[in-house]
Formats: sequence, structure tokens, C-alpha cells
Amino acid sequence: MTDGIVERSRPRDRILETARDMFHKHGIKGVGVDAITEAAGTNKMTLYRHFESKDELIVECLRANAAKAGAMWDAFDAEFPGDKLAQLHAWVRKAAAMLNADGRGCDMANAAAELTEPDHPARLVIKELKEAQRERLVTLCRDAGIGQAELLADTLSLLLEGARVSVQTVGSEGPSTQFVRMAEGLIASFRGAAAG
Amino acid sequence: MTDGIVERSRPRDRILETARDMFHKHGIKGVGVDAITEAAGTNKMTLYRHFESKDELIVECLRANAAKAGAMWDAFDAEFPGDKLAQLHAWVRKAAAMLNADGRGCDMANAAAELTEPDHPARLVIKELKEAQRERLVTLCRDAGIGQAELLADTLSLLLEGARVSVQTVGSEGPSTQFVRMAEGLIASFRGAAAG
DNA sequence: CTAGGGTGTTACCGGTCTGTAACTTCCAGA
DNA sequence: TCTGGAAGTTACAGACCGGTAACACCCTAG
Repeated sequence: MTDGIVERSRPRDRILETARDMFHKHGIKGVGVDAITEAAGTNKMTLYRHFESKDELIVECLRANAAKAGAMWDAFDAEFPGDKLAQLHAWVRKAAAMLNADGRGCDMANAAAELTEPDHPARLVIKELKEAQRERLVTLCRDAGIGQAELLADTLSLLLEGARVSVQTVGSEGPSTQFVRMAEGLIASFRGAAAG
Repeated sequence: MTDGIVERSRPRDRILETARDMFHKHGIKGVGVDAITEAAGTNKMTLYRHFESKDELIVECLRANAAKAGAMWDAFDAEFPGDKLAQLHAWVRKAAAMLNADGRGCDMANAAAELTEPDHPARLVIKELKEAQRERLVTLCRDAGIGQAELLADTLSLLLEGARVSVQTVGSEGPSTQFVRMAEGLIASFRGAAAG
């Protein structure tokens, strides 16, 4: 009974939240709409009144995930207003904390692995949301005064993405344990280099 | 008609090869055993005479993948016998080449994303095969005379793993384009540091 | 030539999947 | 109190899934 989340709220919200949780835990193709609606304390007809298909529900879940990630960034800015470097270090800490939180990787990456049809509606939003996240990290690095901001941001992105899949494949005791060390080393190294 | 591979060979081999190809392209849950056997030019009964279940077929495919990867390592050793550093650079080049080969990431990582049941037979072999690959890369780094061989190997692993999912999510024009640059920079940096 | 094992064929089982139809119930707002 | 829309219920369609049974075939080893 781990998939609860049946607090009283509007059915659409319950369905969205439950679907996010279950997609994350069991994968997209591993969860049927019946299971979602049951866990959300409602029924299939209500789901199809709010979402025209399972695919649209998937897309909506991905967007909701991105919104939550965006809120995380805003929290960094609120916690260290103006101090971009502190925000970057906060990003590293937060990323590492989420690594050990659960053994499931990034929902977008997992969705991309599952939804292989090249024209699946989810693929477009995955790409656009990932690009937005990259842009945000690049901007943070640049505003933190780092010279090769793009390269650092991309390296950190790949490291984190890799750490997530590593946790998923070999567990949290594998290479991902070194993520903070790698990331901090990189930031220090890039800070040491000449700024543009 | 992209899923062919119906050359005349023993049915078991055809099934295994076809399944590897189709799992890679369409994901595990995206391919049914009927589709595999049809593409392999045989039928479902023959499949179940050679594999006791789809899960066992999946495991066998993963092992075959690992064997192919192992052959790649042997090729490095044959091409640059004794020169471990050259083999490491060859590894980087090969990894980068495979990145742009197709937009699908690592089969093991994809399988781990799809097969969420914690006791799925595939999860065990994924972990053991990934750990073997890590061991091999660590050994190569160590034999190349790098001091912090484990840290370099783990960093390179995460970078590659991350690059693979990046290709899968935003395409080959994203952060993964910088993979070689990142990897070579890391190797140079680790070589510059003091050796144990 | 014959026997037997590997293979192919067809049909089927029970279950699950997404998605829909038709109808009832409930509840809030006028 | 009445009404209209949102939500719940039941049943179903049509497809696909993994897996099995029973039987016909073919080809090679003896």
C-alpha cells in the first residue's frame, strides 16, 4: 500500500500526483491507468475526462516534475540571494542528496528510455525541459564568475546524469559516492582557470 | 522492415540476436515475444524451447551485450599491446564514436530503468556486469600509471553514462558533444597529479 | 530405410492494456 | 428547491501480452 496519496483534493490533482509517483517508482509502461486511478481514489472515466490519453497524462507529469525542479532552483536563489557561487554549491549538495534519496534515476531520462517512438509527444517536452535546465545551470555558472561556464555546466550535467543511472544500475555504493568530490573538484578547477 | 537479421543460423542464435537488436531499439517492454520470433524468422514455441521465459531471454541478451563489450576491450589490448595509456585514449575515442552511432543509451541502464521490480533477475546481472566493467576501467587506469585510478575511472564512467542519457534526451547536439574534451582534460589532469 | 530430435503450425488460455458508452449519484450554486 | 455539471459505476470493445498444448513436418544420424 505504498501508492496512496488519496488526500481529498480535486480528482485531477490527485490523478496527476499519483501518476507522477507511480511512474517514478514503477516506470511508465509498468503502470496502467486503472492502477493509477484506483490509487488516486477515483476511476478511469474521470481520468479520461481530464486527460485525453495516457500519453497526455505522461506529458503533464513530466511538466509537473520540471515545475518542481524549477521551484528547487528558486529555493537556492532565496537561500543565497545574490551569491551565485553559494547557489552552485547548494545545487551540488542537493543533487547528491537526491542521489541517495531513492534508487530511481531521472524521470525524464527514464521516460526517454521507455518511450522509444521518435515522434512520441513526451520526447519533445523532455528535450525542451532538459534544455531549459541546462540553460539555467549555464547561467548560474556564468553568473558565478566562471570562465568556461558552458563547459563546466555541461560537465556537471553529465556527471549528475551519470550518477543517477549508476545508482539505478549498481546501487548507491558505486561510483556515484564520489559525485560531490568530482563536482567540487571541477568547480575549483574551473575557478582556478582564467576568467573570460 | 528494419528488424531483419534472418540469416540462416540456428534458431536460438537468431532469436538472441534479434531480441538484442529489438530490445535496444524499442525497449524491453516495447517488444513482445511474438514480434521477436517473427523478426527472427521462427515462432514462439521455438523461443520457449530455448529460453524458459522472456525474463531469461532478457538476461541472456544482457550477457551477450557484455560479451561484445568485453571483446571491445580485448581489441584495445590487441591494438596497443602493453601501452595502457594508449588503450585508455582508445577507450575514450570508441566511447565517443558509439555516442553518435545511435540515439539509444546503454542497454543495461535502459533495462534498469524499465525493470523496476527489485528482485527482477535482470537487476542482478546488470549490477554484476556493470561492476565488472568498472573493475576493468579501474585496472586500465591504474596500469596506465595514474595515481587516483579509482577516482578517474569512476569519473569517466559517470561522464560516459551521463553522455549516453543526454544523447537519449536532448540528442547528439547537446552536452555530450563535449565528452571527448572533458575526458581528455580529466586524464591529463590526473596524469599531472602526483602518482602513488 | 528408419527413428528421433529439432522445428514449424495452429489454436488456445487467462490476463492486462487503453479507451469508450450509458447510466447513476452527488453536490454546489442560483 | 431545483438544476446542471462533475464525479462514480458498470460493462464492454478490441487489441495485445506471456506462455502452453497438440500435432505435423523435415532432416540428419544410425
